[in-house]
Amino acid sequence: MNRKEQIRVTAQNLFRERGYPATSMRDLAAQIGIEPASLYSHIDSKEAILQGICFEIADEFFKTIEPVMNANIPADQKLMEAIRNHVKVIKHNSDAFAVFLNDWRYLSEPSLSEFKRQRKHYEDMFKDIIGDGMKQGIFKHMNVKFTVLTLFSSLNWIYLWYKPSGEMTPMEIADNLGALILNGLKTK
Amino acid sequence: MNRKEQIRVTAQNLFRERGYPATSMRDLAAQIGIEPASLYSHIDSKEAILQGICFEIADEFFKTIEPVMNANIPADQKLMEAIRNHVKVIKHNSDAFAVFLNDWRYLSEPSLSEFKRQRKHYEDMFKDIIGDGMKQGIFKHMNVKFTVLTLFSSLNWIYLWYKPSGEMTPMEIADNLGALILNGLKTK
DNA sequence: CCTACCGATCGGTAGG
DNA sequence: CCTACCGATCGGTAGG
Repeated sequence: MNRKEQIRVTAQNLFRERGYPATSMRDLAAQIGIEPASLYSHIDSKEAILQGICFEIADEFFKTIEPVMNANIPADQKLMEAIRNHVKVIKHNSDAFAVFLNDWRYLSEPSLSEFKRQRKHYEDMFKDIIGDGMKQGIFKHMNVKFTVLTLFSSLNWIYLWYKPSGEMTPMEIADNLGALILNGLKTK
Repeated sequence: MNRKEQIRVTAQNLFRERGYPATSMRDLAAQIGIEPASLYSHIDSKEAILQGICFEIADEFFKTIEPVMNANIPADQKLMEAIRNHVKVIKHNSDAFAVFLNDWRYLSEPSLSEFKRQRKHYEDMFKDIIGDGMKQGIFKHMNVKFTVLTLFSSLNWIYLWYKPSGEMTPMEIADNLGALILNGLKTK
């Protein structure tokens, strides 16, 4: 891992713990063990680090959902696959994902608008799956936007739940979550 | 509304929009229309405002869940009632709730530990309802902690969804959310 | 990668 | 509630 990567990884961790605005470049430099001014040999600005984190996670999500969208399978299976892939991305990048989720709003224009555009695009793919499932009679007729937001809210808190040492593996988490959303908590 | 209340309400709004660390006392004073130094005639410190917000929302949650816990009704109805009351608190305090949810980590000790203790207590009541429902055969046997976290994650994103002008009333939101969690998305 | 430093901004106080 | 101000800290640059 070269210095630039080390700055990125260390920043992900600090931003996650303290939040972007509450993390100073001096904190970051101290954690790495260099002088604050030395950071700027490797990066352009504090915000450039944030941009790198946010857009890399966005890329990861797009890469993993593409094959699922192209697969020719029923909506419920498609949704399960999309959930599994989403959880996998969170699992493999939990610090970066926390920053992506909580600190994207500190991006400035034009990055901010581009970020929102990409996020909407990703959400729209989930809307398509769920909307298709409703048309096909596989899913109940509910407000699609509401259903997708509820799904994402469940998915996006997993970074808080998931610990490498935890009781459930990422696949168990995804399967449990999918089962809960698809079949509900009640028996019968 | 006296000046102290005005400071509180304005701070809730700014903290929600920008986050606690990214909101300055100068921002707050400017929004109100007084000099920054004048704030300190009414409040002790920036953090005292945050404490007021976080603990008041915690109180609201406790007040509304108490009668539900004491009610003698089946677990699924109890859960629906708890969800309805939770959504009601969010709806009536959406700015303050956003701060409660996102900025509690900026509390310093001993407030921080006290806050975590109270939050755990509230979550434990939901665990009790769900655990009881499983024992009674009303709910499927799943990991209780996981189920409660998924439920809260769905509940806590409603402040982003809910707009006074929106398509769904708070009660419709609560009913839809409860139905989704209890019965699932799939038909049959 | 460091030393030295910049102007801007921070939360908060003294005194009226 | 204001004027005037404090020491600390911020992101970042010049120059080597």
